Amino acid sequence: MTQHWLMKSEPGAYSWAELVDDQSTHWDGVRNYQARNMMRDEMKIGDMVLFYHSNCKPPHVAGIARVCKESYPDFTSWDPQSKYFDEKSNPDQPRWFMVDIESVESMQNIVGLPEMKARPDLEGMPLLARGQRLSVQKVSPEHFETVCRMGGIEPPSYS
DNA sequence: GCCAACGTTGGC
DNA sequence: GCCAACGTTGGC
Repeated sequence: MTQHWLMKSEPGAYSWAELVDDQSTHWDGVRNYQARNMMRDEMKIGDMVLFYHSNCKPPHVAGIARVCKESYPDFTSWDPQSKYFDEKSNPDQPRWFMVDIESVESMQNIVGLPEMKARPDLEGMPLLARGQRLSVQKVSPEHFETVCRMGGIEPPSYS
């Protein structure tokens, strides 16, 4: 059973273009317990991800990605050089976890937040809820497919 | 740059 | 365990 997610990144921090270039990346730097728990406990290889650019004009979904490695400790959390350093995390008792994702397909056209807000069939999508700040969110299969079609691509078929 | 919403921290 | 203060997120 394929699950669907939305993951946020600021383009200046790590962009969709960079993921396409890198092909895959480890999703480091999440320092929120709810988001961590979803990555650590629920995200499985093959799960599909809407890659969302936040803090830009307009905020938008830029492409779809796939989970290609299940949770493991976020090693940046015990690297004093890292901006994500957390003194309460260490290799013996890691506090933060991450997954790896790989790029799958770029949207033909980006799907802007205003467009999504205007769609009655996206009602209830967590991203559109007031005050929603979680950088990792669940997305229903229907909402995932709708966003794909809005972006001009066919939703991937699953076996 | 503003500010609303939310999470975390820490005093009590 | 409450809650005020503070920091961060992220749309606008």
